[in-house]
Amino acid sequence: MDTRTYLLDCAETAARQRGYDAFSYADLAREVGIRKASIHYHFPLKADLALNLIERYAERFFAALDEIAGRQVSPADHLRAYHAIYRNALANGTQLCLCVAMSAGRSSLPGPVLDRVNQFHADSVAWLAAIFATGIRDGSLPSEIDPDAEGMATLALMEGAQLIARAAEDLTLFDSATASFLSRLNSRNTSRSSA
Amino acid sequence: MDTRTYLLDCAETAARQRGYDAFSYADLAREVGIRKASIHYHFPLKADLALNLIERYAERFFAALDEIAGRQVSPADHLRAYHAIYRNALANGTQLCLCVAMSAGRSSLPGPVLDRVNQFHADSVAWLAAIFATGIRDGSLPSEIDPDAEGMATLALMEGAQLIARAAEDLTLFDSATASFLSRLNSRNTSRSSA
DNA sequence: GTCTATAGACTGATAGAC
DNA sequence: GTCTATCAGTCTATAGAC
Repeated sequence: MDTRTYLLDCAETAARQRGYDAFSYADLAREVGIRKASIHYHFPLKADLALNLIERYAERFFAALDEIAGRQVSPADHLRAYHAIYRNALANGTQLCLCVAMSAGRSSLPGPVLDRVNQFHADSVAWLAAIFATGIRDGSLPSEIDPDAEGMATLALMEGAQLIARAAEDLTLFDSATASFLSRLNSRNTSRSSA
Repeated sequence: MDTRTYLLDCAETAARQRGYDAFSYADLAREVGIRKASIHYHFPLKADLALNLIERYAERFFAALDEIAGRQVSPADHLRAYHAIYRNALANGTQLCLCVAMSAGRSSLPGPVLDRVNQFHADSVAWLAAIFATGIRDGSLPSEIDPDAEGMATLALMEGAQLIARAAEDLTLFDSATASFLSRLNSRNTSRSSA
């Protein structure tokens, strides 16, 4: 693997485990096995590294969502797959989704990176809203819910559940926090006929 | 006001706006108007300050919850008041609940402080679960929900909604994320008779 | 591309005068 | 209780040799 990619991989893990400002070029150099001055060749400023990090992550993340959206399954199954992404990203309670990690350490984030984080949120809500809208249209989800609000609520639930589970390093807290979301998906498609 | 209290007030604001490791004794000294060495007289280690911070905050927070629980109103009203606390704590999208801020910067947190944060979460879930249990008992909330899971979900939703709203410094994102939670409270007490 | 060496600023923390 | 002065350690970042 080339050094640049290796640096991004290590930096991503560090940022997700400890936060953006809690890992340094010195840490990174030690782990990758080069000197910290050499990192500046690949990423002159730490802000460059951060921007590459979130952009690479968003690309990967939304590619996964595209793959999920393309599956010929119910909207509820799409949402279950979305849930699974956040659950897996937790890595047993040791690390957060990069976007959650960066939302958390907002203050020290370079402006463009913060913008990217907010766009990540907006894109996520748009994806979720589309799924909910489909579910309402085909009758598998109740029509009184608002797709946008439900999308925002789902994103907030996942981020909050990750935060709580990681604080205690206990994956079961994530499962507990999202249990009612999942069970609401089950009850819906058996409940009502049209309204 | 005595210096110690003033220090705690300024530190709390700083931690909630920028995070625990993003404010220094130098910042604090500048704001309070004493030298940073003097802060060490009141709080020898920054860990001492952090522990006092979270303990004072938890005391205030759960006193507010006690006051809410004592009101002679419906469980749904109790939950609406709980929601209002998190909404107000956001201060228009500029700062987080201290517990959310500390969950976020977990890595650099002294052990005892992290323990206190996790206890804060557990106590919150217990309080919420009791409210949900009451609502199920009196028939105002549907009986198929699990009080503990619903409590965890509610806490996660509030924390996640705060995180997203603060990232964009936009209170309306909090409102959007919690709208379906609130509307679920409305629909319940008019829907079913016993089951 | 990677290195050594260094700059300049900042961190939490301590010693000791007043 | 607050001060001055200082310490050792960390950080991001740069200059210039190889």
